[in-house]
Amino acid sequence: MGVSLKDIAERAGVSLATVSNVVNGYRPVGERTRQRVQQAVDELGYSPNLSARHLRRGRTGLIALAIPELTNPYFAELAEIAIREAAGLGYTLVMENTAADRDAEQLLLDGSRRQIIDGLILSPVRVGRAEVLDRRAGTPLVLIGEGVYDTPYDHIAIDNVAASHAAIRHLVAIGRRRIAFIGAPPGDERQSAQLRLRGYREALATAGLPFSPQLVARTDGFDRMEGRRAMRDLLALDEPPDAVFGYNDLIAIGALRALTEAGRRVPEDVAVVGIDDIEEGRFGAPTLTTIAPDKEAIGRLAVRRLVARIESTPAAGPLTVQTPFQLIRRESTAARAG
Amino acid sequence: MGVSLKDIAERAGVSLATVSNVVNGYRPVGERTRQRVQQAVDELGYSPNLSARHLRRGRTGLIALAIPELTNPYFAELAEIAIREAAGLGYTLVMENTAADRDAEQLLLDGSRRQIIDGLILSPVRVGRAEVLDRRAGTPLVLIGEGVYDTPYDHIAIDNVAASHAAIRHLVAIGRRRIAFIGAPPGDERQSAQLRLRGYREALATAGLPFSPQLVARTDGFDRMEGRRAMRDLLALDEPPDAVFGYNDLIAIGALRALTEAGRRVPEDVAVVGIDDIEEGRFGAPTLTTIAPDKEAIGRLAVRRLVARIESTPAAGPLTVQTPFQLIRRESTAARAG
DNA sequence: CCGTATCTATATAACGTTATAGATGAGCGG
DNA sequence: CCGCTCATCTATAACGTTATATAGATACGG
Repeated sequence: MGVSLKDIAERAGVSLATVSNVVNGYRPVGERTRQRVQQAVDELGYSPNLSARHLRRGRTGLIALAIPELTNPYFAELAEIAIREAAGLGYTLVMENTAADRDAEQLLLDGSRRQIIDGLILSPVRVGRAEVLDRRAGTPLVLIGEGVYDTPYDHIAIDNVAASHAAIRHLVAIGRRRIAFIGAPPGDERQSAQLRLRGYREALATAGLPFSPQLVARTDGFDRMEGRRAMRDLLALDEPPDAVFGYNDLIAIGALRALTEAGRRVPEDVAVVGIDDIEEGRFGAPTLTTIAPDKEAIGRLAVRRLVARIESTPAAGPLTVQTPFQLIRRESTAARAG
Repeated sequence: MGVSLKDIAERAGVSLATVSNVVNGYRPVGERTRQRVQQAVDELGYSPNLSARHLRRGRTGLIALAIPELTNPYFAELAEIAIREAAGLGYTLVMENTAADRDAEQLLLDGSRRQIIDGLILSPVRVGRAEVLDRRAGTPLVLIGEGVYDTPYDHIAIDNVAASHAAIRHLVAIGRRRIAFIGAPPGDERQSAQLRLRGYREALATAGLPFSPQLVARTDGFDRMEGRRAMRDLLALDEPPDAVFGYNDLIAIGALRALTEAGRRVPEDVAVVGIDDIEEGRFGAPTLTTIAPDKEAIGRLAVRRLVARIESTPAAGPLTVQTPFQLIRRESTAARAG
């Protein structure tokens, strides 16, 4: 179908190998022949067949970014960054949607895509350290976002515990005393949720506030719907909270909606904080205070580490990076109504 | 690196071709040998090298979905559907982000990815009928969403004009008279915006309402930020509108925010309608009335048409499908405050 | 018991690329 | 004029798969 090296070689009157060298620049080629070849390439409109190239080279030039949900704006924003970075490094990024499903994550770890991708960036939700440790596939792997530490793989995430501390400190500073947490996981999965919950408890202790199990709302999933449901439950308590810290912005936005529906004022009656700094939070009523991870750093670093692993055989030891974050104050925790 | 057909063949004591036939099932293989081969496959953990397969077959098994912005939830939701459908048909979907850039769209049309994908689903923004008509690449193409009609390619979209009619009819029905439109494109690109604007004008005429150019706000982009900016401009008019129809939900959400900031009540002072039915609109304050396209139909149909084009040489004529839509009434246009 | 149809299984040639080893010719000191 | 180096270029063998043509059995009617 397409124009191949052979066509160019015939047109320019040289060998296949020479054309290949002109195209790739591996070995020096004489100036006269180079020009002749280049002209033929331009005239016939040649572009290399990637399947053939990759068959020969043993690489495909594709990397995968596996995330639990594409419709969570946090991941969409992250993906946009990663796609850009990958393109800059000569790779094409394929999105995989695990839908937060254990089997889907396990399959990816074990290399269901092995033959098509050179490496994988995974944001695990259901699989933990054990599954990561005894995975079969040899493809390079970079983990992002969750707290799967002490594995032989690079890992990039914010310091979940510290992020929680910052959020709770802020709520305490504006005078809140009954602070709830929404987004405790039902089982022992979703390590980042465990860590954020831990940070929440530690920060309460530091502030000299009591920990009340009633104020920890479990959710089945981490979306707006569950945030709303959990907030309704909290409002039904005898002593409802005067502040809420959500596992992420989507949960927090769901909570905001429940508060609006119940006629509570935010932040006067209840203050709300989330994590992720998705754009949506800047446009709601009220706007949402949040912990903003450095998405640019996470996305770019993950891709760069993965590509480094793919391209260098003498791999360095596993790297664990904690990316910076920032508290962004908005209306949902304004000291006085804004 | 990986296990190849040859390894299996040696282990099972048969030829390469036989293993291939067991794996693919093209030609019948005796029961005894089939089992022996299958066992070897299982023991060694064989999976075919896709680069080699695709080199031989001339296909890659990848299709691309090119959209203007991944961070627009509408496209994220659409992508999720398309990924699922593609996987079901044995294809892997690669996301391309055109960032609403003319060059990026043009390159994709002309086959910058030609060697890596079997087909392309494009949501064009900047390129029009002319560019689509004289594209170079022979890869199958399916267009979605925009109004690029009368091309030799399949095209799937909602009836933009009719969707506008429905929105305006609704606003008129709840008693609005000064209805603004936000999201007119600056130049002549973004055909869907032109069509939605046309529907707006036609519907005004049908309702016997005057068309006022002042009430048509141009935007540079179609996101929340621009929606807010445009709404501020409209509020500065001598006679501000009593209703706003946004090109999409993001624009409408930006407008809602501007109204909140300006202290206007929605829907009492100004009613707001969008298009897309993104989940965000169901959780804002107020919730957003919108025209809901059938995303499931668009995503699945686009993938199915593309795969049909890829797999069948005797292609049928180009198909233009208008997918159904539905008006969803929420608080932003409630007759009485909700 | 032989030709012939019917199954199975095999050998082999592509697909388009790149890496390796080798061929060619010019330039040059001896 | 020979042998040597250096700079170019080429022939060829992979990479792992599938499609085509063919060879070896087995069964069957005559």
